[in-house]
Amino acid sequence: MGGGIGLTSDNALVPGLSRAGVARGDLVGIAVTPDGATAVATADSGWVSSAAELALADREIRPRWATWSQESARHLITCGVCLATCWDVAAVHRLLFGGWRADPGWAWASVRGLPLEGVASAATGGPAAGPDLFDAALEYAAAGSRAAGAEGDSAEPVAPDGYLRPDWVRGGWAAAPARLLAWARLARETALAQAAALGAGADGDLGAATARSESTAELLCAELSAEGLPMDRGTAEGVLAGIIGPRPRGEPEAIAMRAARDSVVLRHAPAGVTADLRSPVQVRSLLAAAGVDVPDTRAWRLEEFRDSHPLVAELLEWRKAERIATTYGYAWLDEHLGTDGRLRGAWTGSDGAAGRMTASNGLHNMPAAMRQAVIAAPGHVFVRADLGQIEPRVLAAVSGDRALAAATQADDMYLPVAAELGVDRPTAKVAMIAAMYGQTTGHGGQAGRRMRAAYPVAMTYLDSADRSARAGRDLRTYGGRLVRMSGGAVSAAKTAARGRYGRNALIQGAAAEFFKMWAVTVRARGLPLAARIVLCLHDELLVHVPADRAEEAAALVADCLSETARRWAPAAQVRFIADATVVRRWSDAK
DNA sequence: GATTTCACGTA
DNA sequence: CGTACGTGAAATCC
Repeated sequence: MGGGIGLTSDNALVPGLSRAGVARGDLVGIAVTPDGATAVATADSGWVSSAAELALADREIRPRWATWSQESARHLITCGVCLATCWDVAAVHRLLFGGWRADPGWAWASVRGLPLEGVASAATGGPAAGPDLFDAALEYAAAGSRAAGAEGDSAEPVAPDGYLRPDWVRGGWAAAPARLLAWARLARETALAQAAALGAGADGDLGAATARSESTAELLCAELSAEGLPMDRGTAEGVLAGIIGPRPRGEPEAIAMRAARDSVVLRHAPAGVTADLRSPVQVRSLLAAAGVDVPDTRAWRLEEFRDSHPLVAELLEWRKAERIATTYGYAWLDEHLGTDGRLRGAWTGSDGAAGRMTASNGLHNMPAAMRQAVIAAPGHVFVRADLGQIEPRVLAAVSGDRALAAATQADDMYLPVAAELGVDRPTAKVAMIAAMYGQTTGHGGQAGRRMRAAYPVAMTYLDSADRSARAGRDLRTYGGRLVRMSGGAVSAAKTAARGRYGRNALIQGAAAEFFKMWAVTVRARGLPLAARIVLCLHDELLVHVPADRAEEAAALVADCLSETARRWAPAAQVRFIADATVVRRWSDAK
């Protein structure tokens, strides 16, 4: 580090990077302000540049941009710039160290091996740090050099004790060009330290490959958040009308319609008995008065009483409608469906536990009925592709079980498994799932014992995860994600739950890593087709593409799966499959 | 007012 | 046939 530092904003970035000897894939740190001012740091030089120039350098050279978090991509997208790849310090931090906190001060201290008690508390206490951080940055920018001058020795981001200075982490990095550049340089330095911590970090190493795909998944998440899911408002309102009635014209009418829906259920109540259907306690009393005695009122428990009293059936129907009305009703459409026909929510690249992607505003748990309103824009179609039997296939790969890998050659791998176990297909499937996720009832029976004999390597892998988790030992997924299990002794009842959590985390987590590698491959290869991923659903991709490129895009999704399988598990002879269909509306698939 | 519980949608 | 998540309303805590 060190050396000549240029601060001229008119320095052309592409020639600059070329002079610095930066080649494709080399790590270049960047820091981006909300308005798109971008500092760029190579090993021995740095500039402040614009988003547009960064886009040009991305196309011409394509370094791997080291960023602190998804926030950089969000700022660049508002300037119309999408980067090809990155190294996301927050994403790689979560991979390396687990947990959920990943702000710069925390990630820096973690990779430097500093005691974490010494890290200043996050500016706002979590991932919601976004908006407040922007505000802080803007305040600093407005204050100009006053901030740097008044704080004297805080001109450097790293304090003498080795931690990042809290004023920098809180937004001081955006106060002046020199600070922005130092922040970019530090992003690069942190990324390099993370790469070293991953081990060799050489190409071909799965840990590094996972770090890269988890990083680029953050770019995808920023794009998903900004671009949204195509949804036809008229169709969506039609679906709602069929379930909860037309849009009420005012609050009195809304209350009346609600009361009307309630009365359909309550007219089956015994004479003189009433209840607030939204209160589980009152519903339980109501059911008791009708002769239905249940410990709680969950749907699966009420299901067996559906025919014993008309009240139960009506209540279950009411619950469905009430769910739509409260969570996915007209208010939901008004709030999250833009005038451009896009449904938007915030996307995160990895949740706290196994590293799945998450989305807010109901994008991940939209009722199936609403899928018919997810309609491609004029002249466009969707390629909907979902991974088939992804979890048992992942188990075969991560455990290295040759016998199970052989079964994955079949389109339906439960058929050879069933033949091997000498049971029917449904029994084989239950035995497999019970093995992967642990069972609470019985001990698996004959099929379970035969699983153990037929696939000992896979079963040993799962047993080992279970044992470690119960003992409170941390786990690592196949791709290297740390799953934290530490935290004191727990009751015997909770021990079994931890075992199930552990084996599930290793399967679900590895599947999530595989899925993200597939998704970012589709994102990259789909660019020439103008194919855009608009939804990720754990094992399913929805790709929005011009209609005349549909078949190419469908073939590309399949090609990307083969490519991902080769990179992700080159030695395991495991076959991964995906079903891809071209549709105009989401509900038309499968 | 903030946190927990119940319930239910998705995979 | 288990796990995960996000959401909203009621219940409960402080």
